[in-house]
Amino acid sequence: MTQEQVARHARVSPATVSRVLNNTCAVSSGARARVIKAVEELRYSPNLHARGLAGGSRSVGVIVSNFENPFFVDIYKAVEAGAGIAGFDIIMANTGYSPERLTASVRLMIGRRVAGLAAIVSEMDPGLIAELNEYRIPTVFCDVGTPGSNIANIRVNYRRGMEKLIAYLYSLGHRRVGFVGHHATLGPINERQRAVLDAVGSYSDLRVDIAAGDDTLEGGRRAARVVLAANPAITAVICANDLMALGALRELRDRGLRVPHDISVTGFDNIKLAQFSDPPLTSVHISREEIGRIICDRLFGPATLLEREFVIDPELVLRDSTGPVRSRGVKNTRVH
Amino acid sequence: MTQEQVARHARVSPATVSRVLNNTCAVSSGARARVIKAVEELRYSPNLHARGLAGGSRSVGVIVSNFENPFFVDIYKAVEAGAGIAGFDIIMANTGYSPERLTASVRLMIGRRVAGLAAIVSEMDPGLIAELNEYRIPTVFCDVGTPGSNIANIRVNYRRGMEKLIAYLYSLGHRRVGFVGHHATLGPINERQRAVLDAVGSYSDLRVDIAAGDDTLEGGRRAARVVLAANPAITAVICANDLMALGALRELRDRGLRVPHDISVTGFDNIKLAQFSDPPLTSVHISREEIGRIICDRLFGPATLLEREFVIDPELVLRDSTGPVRSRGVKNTRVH
DNA sequence: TTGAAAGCGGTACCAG
DNA sequence: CTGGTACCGCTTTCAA
Repeated sequence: MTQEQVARHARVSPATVSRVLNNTCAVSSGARARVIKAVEELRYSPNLHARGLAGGSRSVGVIVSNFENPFFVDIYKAVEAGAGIAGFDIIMANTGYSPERLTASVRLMIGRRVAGLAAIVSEMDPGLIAELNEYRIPTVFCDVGTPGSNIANIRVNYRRGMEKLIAYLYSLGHRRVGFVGHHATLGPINERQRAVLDAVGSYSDLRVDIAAGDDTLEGGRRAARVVLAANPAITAVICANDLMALGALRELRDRGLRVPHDISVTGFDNIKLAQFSDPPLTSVHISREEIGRIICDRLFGPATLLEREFVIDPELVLRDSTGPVRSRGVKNTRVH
Repeated sequence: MTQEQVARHARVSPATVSRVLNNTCAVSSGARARVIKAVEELRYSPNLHARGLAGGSRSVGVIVSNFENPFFVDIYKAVEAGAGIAGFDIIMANTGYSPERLTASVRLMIGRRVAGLAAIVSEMDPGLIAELNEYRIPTVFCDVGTPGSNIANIRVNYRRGMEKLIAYLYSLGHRRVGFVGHHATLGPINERQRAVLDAVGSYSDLRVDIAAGDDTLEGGRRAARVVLAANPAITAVICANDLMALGALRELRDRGLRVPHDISVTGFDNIKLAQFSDPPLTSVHISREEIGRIICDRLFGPATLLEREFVIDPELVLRDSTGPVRSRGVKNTRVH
């Protein structure tokens, strides 16, 4: 079913069909009506490849690291909503933290000639930035970007967030903590882990043990197991994000450790699930709404705000998974 | 950057560039090398719109009802993996259970001339099937499809799953239960709720109260609140899926009810999270791997298996969120 | 207000 | 093995 067939059916020229479909310039109401009727009758659906070729596509790309983590889904949904009202459609890609897949996804987006691109990823491939600058596609990175002529970057101030978290734990008496991070954080970009190390470093009597796993429930559980094996004396487990914290929680429960009575646990991101776990997770809120808003502004708004960096300041959220340190002896008096 | 420019740079014709890029027929190694070099130097990225127009696109569409529910994400990932090895890329869409958005998404896919389509949705718009048949796009529906000349349908046997679940609860002594369903199930398609009603109907002394909410954690929590308000005497809460069950769990905890001691809770789908909640959820396993496999077979495999229905039989998974009914009196003796 | 026609950037067939 | 060329289906001037 092509535009031409519709045109013939409506006794007009293809150009007129195009005009009606795009609401561009004036078309006599008679012709318009005939076209609309023809479109319905023939169930005509314009070929978007052709449209994209001739016009220029009204779609933007969104690339995330891990769709299994609700944090990314939240951002995706925020962009989706913005795209909807701006009349864009979204092309989504998931990299699974693989730099190769990131590069492949970016290429795919470039190939589709997207009008804009948002990459909410932790991994990065050097050279990608250059490629993006080459194609002059308005882009918003999160964390891993370097502002460029047409590239904006959203930087989450993990450092600040971790400082708040560590200060809080320190005030509760914790002096030996474990960190459950991403495997991805073993690479060059590992902001969260570095933030923890730096924050811990500012307390002379605070020490941290580190383990890493995948960004999944299982990964969190396994990393918790590792960090506990390395040092059974830790009184708190700091997790790189909430999803992994949920996994850690499970590991602790299986070992008969009560949270926060015997050991404290913290998440990061403050996804919805953090409120629904038992106990609800103390976490650090990163506003997905704000990230989504920034992305939408830049991708769908007037092309004015170029080359800049946005900083997001995370907020500590206290819930029930953290508590004061108790002496080890007390632990054995528990009823359950 | 166009093919022609690359051709000029490599001192060959555009046709040869195309041949090199698609590995079609033979090209002298000299020319090939020059083309590859030119592509690299110019950072050439073929315009996929043009390619899709001239050739035919190698992409398939995947439409799901709710990306916030890991159930759908699991299926998406299964298809993503299959698409990767088959050399297809995926165009994803999320409907949020809106029939209008489903129609819009399908149109979008048709417009992109996808090679195949998988719609894992609970909502449906009559006429959509006809439209799909019109365009002869190989399609796989889940639940809501009607097998047609090029449409396959995967039917999850909710009835069987709910029967097992109800039989199990009945055997534990439950006689008054609540059902927490989707709002979406209030529409014409509400398999899970019907399955519950039918299963309950086969026991003369079993009664069920019903409430519905969104397919979210909050929705589950709210629906649980409603169903408990309607009948505080229920001894079990059957949830339409695990995500909602997690929400229900939270509501019960807030009320000081212990699961399963005071009240039992069941989920459905058996998503990963069901194993990580406290207590882990008794659920009914629906294999996303199997659904993903069927989709991949049909969309990426040889186009042989047409117009058929696949039935998935769910399996009961017992965990700790269900237990025998205790007399109401006992409830007050709880320590905590 | 409408139609004709020139691209948009590839693919694929055909001749050389 | 390679270049020329006719489309693919739509948008967008440019005239009429």
